[in-house]
Amino acid sequence: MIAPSQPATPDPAHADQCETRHPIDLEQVRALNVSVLTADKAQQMAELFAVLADPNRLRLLAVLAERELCVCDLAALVKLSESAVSHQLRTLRDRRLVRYRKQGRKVYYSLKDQHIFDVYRAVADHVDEPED
Amino acid sequence: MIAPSQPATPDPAHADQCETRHPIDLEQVRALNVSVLTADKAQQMAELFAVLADPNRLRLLAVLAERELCVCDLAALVKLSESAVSHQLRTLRDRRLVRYRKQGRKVYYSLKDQHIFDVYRAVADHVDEPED
DNA sequence: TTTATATATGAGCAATCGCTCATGTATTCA
DNA sequence: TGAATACATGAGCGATTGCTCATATATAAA
Repeated sequence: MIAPSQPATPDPAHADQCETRHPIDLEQVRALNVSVLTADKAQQMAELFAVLADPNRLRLLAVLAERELCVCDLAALVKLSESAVSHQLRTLRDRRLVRYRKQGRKVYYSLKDQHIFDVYRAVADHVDEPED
Repeated sequence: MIAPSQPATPDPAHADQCETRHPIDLEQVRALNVSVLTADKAQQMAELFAVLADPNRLRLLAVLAERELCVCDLAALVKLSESAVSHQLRTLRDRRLVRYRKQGRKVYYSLKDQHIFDVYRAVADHVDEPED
């Protein structure tokens, strides 16, 4: 899921053209950036956002926020095939956004990561605002 | 960017198998889901998350959070080609996450959408937490 | 045990993404 | 005016995504 971005051509020919006009400030910014957001952390964040970047997964999370549900019911609710839902649940499981428990031949899924659902809700509110 | 998810095969053969055991509750959940998260809104949210689902765009946003910067400087800071940065800035512009102003032949970009940057920060904090 | 149900998963395909490379367009400088 | 700089953009390629379809597994029902 999102291969770590290849370094492209290492330090493109560009080099020290336009940015050397104010080299000190830029070094400060780079220092801040590197410490606050390393390549590794950017990668982790991107992978988390990627899980939320699909309308069907968002719909699954939305119904799971209301109640625990089995795969079959989820498929009926979001109108997807059970296979498609199962695949989607796998990526939600892998990213630990949901938990599950088996009961008989059914598997009941529920929301696990409240932090991420807060993010969901923040964006849900955001897209409703007209101030675009 | 993220084509509206095709309805797949409309209402897969699945139909009324497992979910008809508790039809009333599921109708309630579906009603909630549809009103809270329509297909259209899920699509909008997914597109927003998709913008954040790339490590290089996150790095651009991170440095833009520190200060206004031109394309050339951004390229130097995130170590990408200016063309790649320009392409990325286009998607950030299209989604109104950044603003820009021209000054001579340079174009200075800055953060525009504070709400989305709050989301950025929430996820940045989240990935640092050990409680996984 | 045999059959059906509920879910998981691998292969594979069409669509999308993010880059490079080539090129176009302003703007500045000589 | 002509060359160089800063940026934008289209084409196109390799990688990734999200589905379907076929198939596997586990549990329940007959």
